[in-house]
Amino acid sequence: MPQPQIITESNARQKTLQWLESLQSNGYRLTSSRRAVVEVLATADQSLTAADLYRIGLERHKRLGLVSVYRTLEKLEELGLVQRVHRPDGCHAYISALEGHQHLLLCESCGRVEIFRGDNLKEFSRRLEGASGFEIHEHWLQFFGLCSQCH
Amino acid sequence: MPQPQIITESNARQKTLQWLESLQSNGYRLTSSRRAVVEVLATADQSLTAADLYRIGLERHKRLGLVSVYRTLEKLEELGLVQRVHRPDGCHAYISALEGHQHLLLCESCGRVEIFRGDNLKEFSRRLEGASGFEIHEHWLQFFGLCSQCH
DNA sequence: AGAGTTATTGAAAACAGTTTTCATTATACA
DNA sequence: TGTATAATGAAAACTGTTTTCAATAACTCT
Repeated sequence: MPQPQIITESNARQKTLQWLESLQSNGYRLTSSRRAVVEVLATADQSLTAADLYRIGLERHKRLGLVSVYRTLEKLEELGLVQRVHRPDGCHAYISALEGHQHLLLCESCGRVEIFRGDNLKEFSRRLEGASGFEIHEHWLQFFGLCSQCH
Repeated sequence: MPQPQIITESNARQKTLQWLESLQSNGYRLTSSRRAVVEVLATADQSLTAADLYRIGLERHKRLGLVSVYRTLEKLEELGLVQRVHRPDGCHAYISALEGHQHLLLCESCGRVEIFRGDNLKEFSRRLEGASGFEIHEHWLQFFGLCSQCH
């Protein structure tokens, strides 16, 4: 088992631009609502719910509607830029999908998310396939606890 | 990384009785509604939603109400007998919580669940705590795919 | 730049899943 | 068996999400 390696957000502004470009190059128009949602989520280091995004997004675009938040999230998810996070309470939150892979460390108190590498589940997954007869497509590895600022 | 080891359900009827006893010894009354929910969920090898349990439970107790399903699940969860499962689609399903530990293998098609042991995440978790500054409380390891009957 | 096309928007309504309310019923205990 | 009260189910209320639809704003073509 290799050493865990925390992945830090390098440049949030760059990510914002990438997402907007990606929306545009896929035929979607760039609107104030989409900009607001993208800017908030791409620069967040916490998982955010649709309601969170609406509340925060209103500060950037005061006519933002909750419906547009949902519709923007739908597109970002479809483009693979955003992924859903299932918190222990079961509620839907979103984070940027840096990696195809979902190895997450979530703060139970503030929702802060760290993404990391460093397990070795590929091999284990193959063995599990043999033992179970399943054809395994994906896995989730998520850790929950309190971040340094919350405890 | 040790060999994965599938945990099979040994005796579903025994589990049913244990759950009913546990409810009773915690001051809850044994009613037809609770019996129906417990019997269905304790003998299931799939994750079931509240609506599933209501539909199937009606066959055992034709006056069952959906509300009682929710209330029974609440109690079973509180007693640690049942745990929620988060499917990729985000919807809430329930399975019996054999282990304190949630190492699951879920079929994306039929919802069948296998529980297994055999990772070695304790050590990894400790290293991750050091690298991240988090105080880690729990982890989820879930694999998704198609079971042998579905592919 | 201006006009036209049409994707996108937000308000309201609809919808699905879950919880609360409350009068009635059924369980456990004396 | 009778009694106190926990538990029930129908209906209403609520929350989160999606759909509908007329108005608006973004891109395209000239």
